[in-house]
Amino acid sequence: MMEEEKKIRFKTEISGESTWTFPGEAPAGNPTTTYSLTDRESTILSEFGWNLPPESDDRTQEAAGGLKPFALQEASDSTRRLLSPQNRPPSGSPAAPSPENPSISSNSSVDPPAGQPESERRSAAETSNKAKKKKQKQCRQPRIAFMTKSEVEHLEDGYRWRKYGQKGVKNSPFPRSYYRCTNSKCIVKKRVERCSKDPSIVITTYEGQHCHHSLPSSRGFARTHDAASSAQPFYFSNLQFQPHKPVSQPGHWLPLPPHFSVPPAPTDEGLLDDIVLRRMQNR
DNA sequence: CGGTTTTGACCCGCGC
DNA sequence: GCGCGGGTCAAAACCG
Repeated sequence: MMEEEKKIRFKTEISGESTWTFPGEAPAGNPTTTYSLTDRESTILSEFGWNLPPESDDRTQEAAGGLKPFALQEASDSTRRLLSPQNRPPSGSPAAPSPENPSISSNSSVDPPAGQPESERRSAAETSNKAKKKKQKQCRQPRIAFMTKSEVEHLEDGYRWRKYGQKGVKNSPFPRSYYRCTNSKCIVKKRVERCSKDPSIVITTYEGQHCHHSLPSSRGFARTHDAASSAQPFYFSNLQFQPHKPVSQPGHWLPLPPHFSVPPAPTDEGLLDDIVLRRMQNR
């Protein structure tokens, strides 16, 4: 198996600013933050579920086959605000509505008043939605994205997703799919598309923070689980996630956090269970 | 029957 | 102001 096939790129996108960073490569215009993460950045990643254990495991590193490290972009003030303790819901509990997070509040936009003609309901809903949407846009959730080599687009990540849209992408033969977390209280969204230049690469973008745990078992994912079985497992180094600690050297690898991992075979359910349990213990 | 996917229509921001 | 592209909605179809 080619090492190239396991390469992963990583991107953060905050307030519209984004940079893809290749393994071991400095983001343009921000070379000083390439190889280490600040506490803030670690916080961002942990908010996306990347609570990595501090220890490194040589056996896992071997199994990973030697991925190169990737880098993170410096997070902006808006992310710090979004992820600050007062704006963060307590772990495992639903997020509280806030001006920063208007869409978390009860789904009034999808509960139009009954007894009105469709057109009236729609226009009434539209006017109220406009303000909400505007607010939502103003306080856009931080995004995090990564590229993986995979035959399947929708990679198993431990959460359940409902597809709510698909669009063609300009200058790309491949469509982009839009998913929402099926948990009604969770506002996390995910975009999945194939790289137009390299169809074997899947670009997955997460937006928002889960306000609940991932599923304790993979049993509910039979379909995506099976579909994912042909995907390449992918990994990244955990060394970048040591706050203020520069990457010492490439070559120490850990598997991706469980809910982003691709099970090697459909029959490996127990393995996944183990991983997920470990992750939940970390919470 | 309930949950998910599909898909065309619609909205909105942005660049020209 | 207009057109384009990204993102979302929602009804219908599909599926287990």
